[in-house]
Amino acid sequence: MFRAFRPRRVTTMTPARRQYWLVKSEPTTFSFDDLLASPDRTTTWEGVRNFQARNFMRDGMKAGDRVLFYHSSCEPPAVVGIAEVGREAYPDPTQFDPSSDYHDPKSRPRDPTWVMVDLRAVAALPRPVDITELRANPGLEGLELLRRGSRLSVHPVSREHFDAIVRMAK
DNA sequence: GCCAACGTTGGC
DNA sequence: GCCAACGTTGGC
Repeated sequence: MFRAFRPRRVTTMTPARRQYWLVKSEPTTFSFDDLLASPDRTTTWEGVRNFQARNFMRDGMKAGDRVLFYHSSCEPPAVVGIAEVGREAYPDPTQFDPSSDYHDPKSRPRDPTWVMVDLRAVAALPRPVDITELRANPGLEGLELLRRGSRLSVHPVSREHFDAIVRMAK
């Protein structure tokens, strides 16, 4: 059965206004392949429980923003794909679910502490760019991911750094 | 408000 | 498995 063609782009935002981000995920928990295999190649980005990361999602992430998808706690850690922000920040229901690993008993439904966004796969990189390569590129100086001791699982990336990483994958 | 203890992240 | 670097918690 045929379906009418629907444009895949979620926004008409021009590239000039777009912001860029990086999110980390442990591939054993949720990989970029998992994202590609998800319905409409989209997932909810639930489970962020760090205030700085939450603030970036809540205040910064806009539909159509581009997101580098990074695999952490694996060998080798690497940027593996590009996603985009679909739905902007809304309450993360897992904070109210006592059976969830992400349950937060202190959060009140009338004033939720934690939010999530929807992320949609744009494309896998032609090849992963691992962290040793990233560290070896002087053009990436200042990238939050590479800062000593950095653990932020959601953070902004400059357009220059984003483009440089995409170029490295070619 | 301070800060020590603790738990977690995540590269190595 | 190690441990540095964080963020959070809770006693005071």
